[in-house]
Amino acid sequence: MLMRIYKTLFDAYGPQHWWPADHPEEVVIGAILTQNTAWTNVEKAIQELKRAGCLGFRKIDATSIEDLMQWIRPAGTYRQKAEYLKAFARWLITEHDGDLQRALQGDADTVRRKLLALKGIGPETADAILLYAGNRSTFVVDAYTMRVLRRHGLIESNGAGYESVRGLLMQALPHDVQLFNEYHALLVEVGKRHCKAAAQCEGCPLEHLEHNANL
DNA sequence: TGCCAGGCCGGGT
DNA sequence: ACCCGGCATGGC
Repeated sequence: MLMRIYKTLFDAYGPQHWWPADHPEEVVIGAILTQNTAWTNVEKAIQELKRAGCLGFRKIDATSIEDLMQWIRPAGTYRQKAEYLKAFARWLITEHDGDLQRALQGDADTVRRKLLALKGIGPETADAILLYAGNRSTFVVDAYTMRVLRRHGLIESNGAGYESVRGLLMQALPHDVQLFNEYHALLVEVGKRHCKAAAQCEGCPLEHLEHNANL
């Protein structure tokens, strides 16, 4: 069923070309900035960082947190996010000599736990970093994933925590970076278009599959 | 005009 | 192990 959903979405929307960033470090920055925030606001913040020449962790480490806060302000919760960016930069430099690719190599679970230990990096952000910055095969679960899977009866309406849903997906699907890349992006796309309110179900590529619009 | 967006933290049950 | 309030901007 999960593979069927994937094929249906891919046939409908095609490749999504995620993550929208020019550089792996920009992926991490975007992943932190987009927490509970519309991507359009993140784009403004990233433009500000670029304009300030601060779109990288060496620069973020070297700049003042006050300046950083002002640049990323459009992304919302800017005091916390500035602190998170600073923490990531410090960790990357002290533990991995500023080399992001090297930081994301090695045993995947070990790297994941190290990311989760950082302030501001929760499960979704950690998986987004692993998958989209590190090309590691992990599934990124987000609010849209939950809604779509609930709506199609693949998870319970409650009691479906992040780790259990991720486990379900990773146990049912082949561990392929490209598959996980597209799948998450496609779920976000169909979620935005069709999974906010029940009325949006009309015209959804998954409409003919079994589902409950009132979830 | 209020509600929400590609969550996470800290403190409380 | 869950549950909840707080964080904060810009768009509809």
